[in-house]
Amino acid sequence: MARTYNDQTEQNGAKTLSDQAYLQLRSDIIHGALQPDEKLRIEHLRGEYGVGASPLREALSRLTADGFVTAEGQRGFRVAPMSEEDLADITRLRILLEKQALSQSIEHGDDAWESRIVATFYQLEKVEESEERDPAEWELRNHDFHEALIAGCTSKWLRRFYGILYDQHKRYRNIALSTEIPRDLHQEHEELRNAALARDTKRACDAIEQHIMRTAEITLKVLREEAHKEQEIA
Amino acid sequence: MARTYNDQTEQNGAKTLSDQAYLQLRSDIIHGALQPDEKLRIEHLRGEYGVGASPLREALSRLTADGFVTAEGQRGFRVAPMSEEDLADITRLRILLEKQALSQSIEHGDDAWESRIVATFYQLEKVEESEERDPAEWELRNHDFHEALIAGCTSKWLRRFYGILYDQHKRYRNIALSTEIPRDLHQEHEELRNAALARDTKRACDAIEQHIMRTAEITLKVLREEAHKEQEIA
DNA sequence: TGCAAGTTTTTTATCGATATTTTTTGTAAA
DNA sequence: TTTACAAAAAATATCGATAAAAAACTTGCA
Repeated sequence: MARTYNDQTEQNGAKTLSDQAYLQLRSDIIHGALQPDEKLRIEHLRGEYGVGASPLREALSRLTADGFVTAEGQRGFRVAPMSEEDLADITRLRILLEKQALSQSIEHGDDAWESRIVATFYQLEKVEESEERDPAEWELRNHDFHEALIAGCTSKWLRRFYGILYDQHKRYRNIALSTEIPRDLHQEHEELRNAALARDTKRACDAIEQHIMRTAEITLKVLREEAHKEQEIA
Repeated sequence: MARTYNDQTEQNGAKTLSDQAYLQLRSDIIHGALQPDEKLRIEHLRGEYGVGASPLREALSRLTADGFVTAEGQRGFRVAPMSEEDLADITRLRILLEKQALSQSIEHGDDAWESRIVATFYQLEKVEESEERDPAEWELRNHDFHEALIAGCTSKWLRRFYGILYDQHKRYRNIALSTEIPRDLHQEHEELRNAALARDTKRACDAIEQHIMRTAEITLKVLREEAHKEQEIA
């Protein structure tokens, strides 16, 4: 017995190999380690992720439902492609959903909700005003802050869909972040925080729309520049 | 060789056994053949659906991502539970998304879009005014009509999420429909059709909101009556 | 009777092997 | 050179078997 069947080496919250593979693949797609449109060959992935074919196929099936992977008939899996239209689509819908979630949140939020916003904003502020501006750290803090804002939203389905769109957006943003563009998003975050704490729904919704739009625009710009550079090389 | 590996007996668009299992399970959950919260034992399902464990697990994984099935650690799969809160949640979000899809559709719809609305409305009208009022037939025509209304919407993500919510809603409605409550939804459909063809976004959105709310209310009422009856028996 | 520890049974998660389909490669004719 | 076809290679989808975990069932003891 060389090795126990399920050695508890999983650091994250993955209870099964299937979950582990799902989370890793998801992360690798979001962070660009797996390129858009890349073929995902089971036999190859087996080696990379150290799991068998069955858990891999399960993970890929789930990712297909999440829209991170495409599957075709008897022709296997691919990483979902990326496009300008897709980014625009995701952006528009994310704005709609985040506005809705934020409105509900402002309506139902209690003291704990307020505290969490203040706390996560503070942490985000620290990263945004620091010298190094570590993109990974920023992503984390940014996510925490946005999560705190909509924490008062009680709709399970809204949260589910929002989560998917946030991560889809993150995939696009990551590609842009890798080239690292510092920006003045801080004011927008501040306005967002203040509007939420003031329970001003209209103002908060405007702020979030503005904020997401701006982020998407920057991402789009970098995306185009990269596409341009690639063309020049070829 | 008793039987070829993949005999082309699939009537629907399922290219693999996995797809087949997915579609059948989905349908059985939506139509109530599989009860809410029911345990889904792989070994048992194997016999029912005539496929092996692997395609079944893949199908269940996808259904988990769709929210029709819940999965827990090493404790297998269950049909997703149903509750009044869940219905309310689905209803609210469906209204938001269908309004959005309808608006985009009205904006971009062309002649073909108009024709399809007229055609599907006509078919729906026939069922609604007929004597027998076959619920299955009505479901089909109702779906076609709603699909036609938002056919002009170009957002892939909006359509994806809307599709999920529509089917989730359908699951609740089916439970109510089995007891068969005839109603006067016809006027609402007519108003919806006219507003869409008149390209009156505001009016169409009001109509769709009204319509979905009413449907949900009726469903909720039947749901409560059924729950009440069950309590009396016990 | 109640209940706790150990044992059996059931069920789940996974792997390796196999049949099937798709893709690639090779070859000969137009 | 291109096209068409056939054979080989690769990859996919699936099944049966197996190890591990959870649930059900004893059985001994207060």
